[in-house]
Amino acid sequence: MANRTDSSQRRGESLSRDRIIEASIEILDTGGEGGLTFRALSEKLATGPGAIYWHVANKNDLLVAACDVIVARTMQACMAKASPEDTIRAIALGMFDAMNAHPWVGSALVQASGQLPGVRIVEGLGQSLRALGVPDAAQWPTVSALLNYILGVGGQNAANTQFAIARGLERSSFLHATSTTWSQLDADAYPFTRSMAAQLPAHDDRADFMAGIEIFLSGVKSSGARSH
Amino acid sequence: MANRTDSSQRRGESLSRDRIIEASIEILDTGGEGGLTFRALSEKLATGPGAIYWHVANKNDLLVAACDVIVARTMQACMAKASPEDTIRAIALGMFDAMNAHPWVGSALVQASGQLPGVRIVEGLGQSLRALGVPDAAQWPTVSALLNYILGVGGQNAANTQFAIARGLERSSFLHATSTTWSQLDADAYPFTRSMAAQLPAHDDRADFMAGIEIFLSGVKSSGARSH
DNA sequence: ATGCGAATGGAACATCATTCCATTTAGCTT
DNA sequence: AAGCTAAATGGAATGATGTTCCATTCGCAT
Repeated sequence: MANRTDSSQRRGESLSRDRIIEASIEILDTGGEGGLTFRALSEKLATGPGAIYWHVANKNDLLVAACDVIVARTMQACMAKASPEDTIRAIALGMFDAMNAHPWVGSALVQASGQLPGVRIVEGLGQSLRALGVPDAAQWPTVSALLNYILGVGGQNAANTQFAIARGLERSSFLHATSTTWSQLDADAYPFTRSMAAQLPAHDDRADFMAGIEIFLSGVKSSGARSH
Repeated sequence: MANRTDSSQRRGESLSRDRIIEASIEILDTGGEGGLTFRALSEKLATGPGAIYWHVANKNDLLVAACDVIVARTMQACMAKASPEDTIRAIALGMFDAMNAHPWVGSALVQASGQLPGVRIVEGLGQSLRALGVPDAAQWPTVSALLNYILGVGGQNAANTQFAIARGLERSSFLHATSTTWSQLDADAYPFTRSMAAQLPAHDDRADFMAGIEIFLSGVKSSGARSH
């Protein structure tokens, strides 16, 4: 099931793990998380569901593999910027954009964080933090916090996108509906949320995300990293 | 379907939204996320699946409601500590412990962040940040970042717990297995992850989480919050 | 008493991941 | 070149799920 590198494929246009993953990504991108079914996949590949199971252990395995393709592609484009700080910014921004373009990646990553796709991100962040001069003892907690923040935002965006799709709403109408709900909350119990309602529809997710990264970097620098 | 406050319940031990939610929480706590099915629920309540749908719109509605019970209970215990900073710490720690005790809460919260359970957390964090002196324009991005971090960690923990349960592993064996996998990664491509493998089984999730909160608070203070 | 709507619960439906297995295919052996 | 073997295929069957449907039951107002 692993080494398909040696002998060429059997049939003229036979199945292969890569072809299956590629088709899965297309289905996930167009039909969302719920669109990926073994029936839809087997139809796209002109085969039966059983044949797919020869190359792929189960649906989760397939999701992780598809996710890894996106993550690997993203990380490759983000490594080795001008400074370690810029590399972290590039990784964060790259992952944000990737999870925005492929909303299913967010939830897939959360479910498979200890596995290869998550490790790729950990490695990229960890090397940069090390280069930033974060002390050894603080490296893991810091990487963990950064990763969790990135995955949290990604998961959130994915959930919002899926929620909007499920109700047939555009992103703007979804935000507008949430804003209206918030503005009707009890004034005594929810003063803060109410006051945020107005600016909700106009806010920029990407800018907010990067603001969080900057708070983080600022916190890392002010709590003991020696400059390099 | 909403106001059950007025007339008393019809039958001696009739169904009610609250009884359904209470039973759901028990099932979720003992059987995990996948344990909650309308069949298991109807068996526990000695009724049929159809009766439940009279009180509850669908499974997602049920999950959000169960989640809200936990979040409301947690937030009530965390508000109004000595200082705004301590309140934020209490909320973060309270939510971490709640999501640890009820791993399903993490994923439920991610799926329903704009709804009531998420709003409760936003409100608690927002009021505290306001009291901390965070400028108006920075309040929303900061709350959003904090919430996303908390939800990210929670979702992560939930996924790890479920992953371990699915394979019948204890938490320690799960960490040990991940540690072994990481230590066998390619030395050139993954130097950081490899070097973290050894300390993975012994690390303290809760301490790491709080370290992230401290980085955050440190970042918030060093980027423009005036002391109060 | 009696009628009516709220509430019930069991059966039925559609869909899904997954398993099973008879059949086909390609590469290797002789 | 012929035959054998294991890899690969694909369609049918399985079991479980969320959800809908509807005949029936219950309690309150009349």
